[in-house]
Amino acid sequence: MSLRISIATGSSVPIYRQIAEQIRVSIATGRLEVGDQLPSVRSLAENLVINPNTVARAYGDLVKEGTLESRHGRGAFVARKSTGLTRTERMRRLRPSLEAFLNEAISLEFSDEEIRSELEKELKKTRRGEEKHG
Amino acid sequence: MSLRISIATGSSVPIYRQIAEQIRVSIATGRLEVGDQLPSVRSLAENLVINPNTVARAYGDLVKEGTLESRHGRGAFVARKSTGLTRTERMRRLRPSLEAFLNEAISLEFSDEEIRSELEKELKKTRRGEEKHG
Amino acid sequence: MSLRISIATGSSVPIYRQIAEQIRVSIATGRLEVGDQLPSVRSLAENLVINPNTVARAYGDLVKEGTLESRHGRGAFVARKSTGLTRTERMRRLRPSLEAFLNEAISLEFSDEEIRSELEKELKKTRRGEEKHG
Amino acid sequence: MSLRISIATGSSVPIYRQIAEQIRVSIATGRLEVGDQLPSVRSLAENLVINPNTVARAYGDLVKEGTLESRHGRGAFVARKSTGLTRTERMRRLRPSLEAFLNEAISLEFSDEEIRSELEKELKKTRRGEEKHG
DNA sequence: GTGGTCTAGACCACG
DNA sequence: GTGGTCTAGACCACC
Repeated sequence: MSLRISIATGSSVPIYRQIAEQIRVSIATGRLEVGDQLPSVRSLAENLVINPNTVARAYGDLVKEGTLESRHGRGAFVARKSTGLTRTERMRRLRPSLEAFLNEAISLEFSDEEIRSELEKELKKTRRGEEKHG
Repeated sequence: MSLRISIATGSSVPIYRQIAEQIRVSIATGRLEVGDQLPSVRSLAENLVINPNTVARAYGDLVKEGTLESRHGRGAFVARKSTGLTRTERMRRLRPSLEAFLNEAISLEFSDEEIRSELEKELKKTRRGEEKHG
Repeated sequence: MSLRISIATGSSVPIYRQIAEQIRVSIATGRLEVGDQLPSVRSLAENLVINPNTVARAYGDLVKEGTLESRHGRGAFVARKSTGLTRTERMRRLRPSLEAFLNEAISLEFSDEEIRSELEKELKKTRRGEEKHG
Repeated sequence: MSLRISIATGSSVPIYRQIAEQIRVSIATGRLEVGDQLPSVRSLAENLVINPNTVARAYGDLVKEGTLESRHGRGAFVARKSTGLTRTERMRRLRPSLEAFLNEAISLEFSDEEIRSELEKELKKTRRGEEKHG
């Protein structure tokens, strides 16, 4: 099984967004490939012990943005890797989390050098997951 | 004036938290020092063109966590200098926003090089406002 | 009042999409301008005699795509005109409705010249709405 | 072979309707003539790599509306030539898909000129397949 | 079996 | 008052 989703019930970020984001990352890092089938709405909902509507919402959002393709009666599939957004738009979407991260780092009194080094460590850790798919 | 607060109305993070966070940053970076008085709830609310309740909520949270001290009838004052956390604790607190940032960047298909470069740009922009207290 | 939304309950296109699309068109044609406030979720739901969740879904989609900006506790506002999509992506999204239209026209035995003329008529009618805002 | 059907698996319009619509178009444009036999449900399903039930549903709908005639044990045949609708009725039927197309185009910020040019391109592409029966 | 939509109603957070 | 999320359950369409 190449998709493993975990939800943090305590988090302030809504469950459906957690799911969508983890699927997006799985695709961007290659753990999920174009054409791969996703677990059915109901089965994933059962696994995560949440309401099917919540999973459906996540899938629906990904379908709307073109990341997934849903074939009625058959299931949901990875449609493509690319986002279809302009560079400006991608930037605009990245900004909030970048600012949040930097604000947090600075208020925690991390130096520029420490921030860079933490970023590199996390980057290496994240990219490492791209190699093992299958 | 040593306090400069800006609010992003479009952001998903609530205004009262943006204010509280920026006050924390100002203290952590030395722009605000122990004993400094903060603007009154009403004047700050007027400046930012927001509801006084919102400012009051931010101040209240900071008082509750011990960052500010409220002297009845006189105003709010900076109570302590820094977070005083162990390095591992500071790391633990930083992790979530770093991961959120990286996940967002990767799912938006930014390359490692782009991520570094955006971080540097934002870092420069953020640090620029802190030159007053060395 | 510069926003008038009508829903076709018999249509196969879901209500929340009808609402979102009408708002998008209102913005693209200038009937709604950047900064304009939209009716509250609850009031619009009451007017249309549908469930508030359905309106919320439409607004939420528009917020996610960056068309609207929602200020918590204050309401929803028009955020911008531009879509932020690449030309390729805009093309990709246009194709289905163009193909559907042409298939329909051809199966109804309209000639090329008739198709062009009908398009021009409808185009004129639609663009005419752009002049009266306010 | 005078019937060529292609299905768009990603489309929101169900496969059985895509098939039915394309058969209608083939008849309206003369590619299929009264009395022509259609491929068997099984063979068409095999060609398109879909469920035979789906093809059966499409044929069934066309039989019900009188476009096809099903001769038990022998197959399905084209039953009549054209729609036989008045001009206003044909117009009335065309309107919805034209409006949907224009709304989509406008909300995607295509200019009038772009809309015309895309229509021409698609028109040329669509008509190209019809040369066999002049 | 699959996904898609809608309702009703609850609860939370923000201002 | 505002919007945001989630649940429960219903109904539909497709395959």
